[in-house]
Amino acid sequence: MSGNLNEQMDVIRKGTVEIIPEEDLIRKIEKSIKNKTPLNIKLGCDPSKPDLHIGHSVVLNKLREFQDFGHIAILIVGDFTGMIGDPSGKKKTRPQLTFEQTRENGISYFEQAAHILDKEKTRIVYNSEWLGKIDIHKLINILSKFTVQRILERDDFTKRLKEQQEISLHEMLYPIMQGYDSFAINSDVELGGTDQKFNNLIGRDMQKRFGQEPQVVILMPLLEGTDGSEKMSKSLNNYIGITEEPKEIFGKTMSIPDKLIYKYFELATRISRQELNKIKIELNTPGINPRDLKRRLGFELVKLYYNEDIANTAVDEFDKIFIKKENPDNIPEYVLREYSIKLVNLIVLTKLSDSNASARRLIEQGGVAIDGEKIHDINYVVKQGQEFILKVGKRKFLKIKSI
RNA sequence: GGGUAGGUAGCGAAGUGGUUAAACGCAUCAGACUGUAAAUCUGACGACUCAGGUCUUCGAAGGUUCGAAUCCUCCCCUACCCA
Repeated sequence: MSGNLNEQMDVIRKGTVEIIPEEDLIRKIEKSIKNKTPLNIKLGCDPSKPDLHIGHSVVLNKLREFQDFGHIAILIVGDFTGMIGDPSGKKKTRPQLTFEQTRENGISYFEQAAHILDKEKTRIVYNSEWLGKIDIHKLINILSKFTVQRILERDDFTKRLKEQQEISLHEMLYPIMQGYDSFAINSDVELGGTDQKFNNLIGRDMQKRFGQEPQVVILMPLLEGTDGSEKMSKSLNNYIGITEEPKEIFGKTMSIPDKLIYKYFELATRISRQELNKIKIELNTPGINPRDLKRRLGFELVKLYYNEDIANTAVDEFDKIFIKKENPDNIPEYVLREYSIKLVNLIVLTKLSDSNASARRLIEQGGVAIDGEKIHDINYVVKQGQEFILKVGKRKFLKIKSI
């Protein structure tokens, strides 16, 4: 255990939306320091196979801060619900997972999360371990401690009820099951995004009902994606994945709207409070180019998931392509075996575009260049023996060699 | 079981017999500009193309018609109401 109460609270408070209730957290930390016993910090994980992105990292970073003070992270894979599936979900198809799949996904989650978390202080558990053992008597016993009114308080239930959309019975059990997880692992603190408030509070209730000291609920903001408005998610394709290529992480970071710069610094990087303050001041200083702060942000993110050298390379590469408009250093090569080929076909062949029509469109719109010369002729033919750099769109480069 | 409203391109949403490959918005892509893949503006946005056209698409299958996303039949699916 390390860090006194004030140090711990100071770090933990950073970036949170709500700590419910803060007094309990103080009490728990005091007790933990006194008894030299770590707290159990719970985080629920998606049982389907998520590619973790920096939206997920918000909560994981917070978890890491707890670990750095010596506390234990407990990742709960919701495999029980994953194996039941969710046939009623009309929009999101949630396929039923097999036992093996849930284990694989759990491991995948853990491996990805290990980019952020301290492996030594992380436990991964599957909620089927206890939920699978609950028989109907036990279930009824659990359910009897909650009321329909209480469950219907959840925002989306209230809304759907009002809009006369269906709510299937088992959906109402999800908060209950999640809450029971807290009891099962004796959770001291549960982390989650603000959208998890209701579910996490049920965990508190559950523990109280079963005579356990209730967990503290810590809510983190939801991070908007690169589009600047919607919550970051893979399905909206506005995400920055933590296992993506350095240049992708950097490039995507450069594409976020300026207004999100500070939020990303605060929630997605691990820079200190003092640095954060400096950044805030710089952002409000007229004459400062936000691009440079964004560049710094991209650098920090790549450094976090790779290392400083790679981060520097990513920055240089970006400058080269977008500011100096030069070609990048490492361009993949493609060896052309045809005697001659229409440029349109070459673009499709090399998968730089999915159809002839769109390749043609790109040429027409001036998005294709050979050795820096824009090609406008749709019928342009590449002949054998030519060697050149093909640029398609803003950032697809390919070195074409023919033999 | 009965009734009602629906199922249209990645999403949302128009369109109720004929220049409709299908308005519009979002997303996406390209161009210009810039301070970056920000913002803004412009354009493109089913596929194939010998560039003249051709082919496939409006839940599925049949049918009516010179002609259907649009009319008819049957089937599948979704939501709500009544029982």
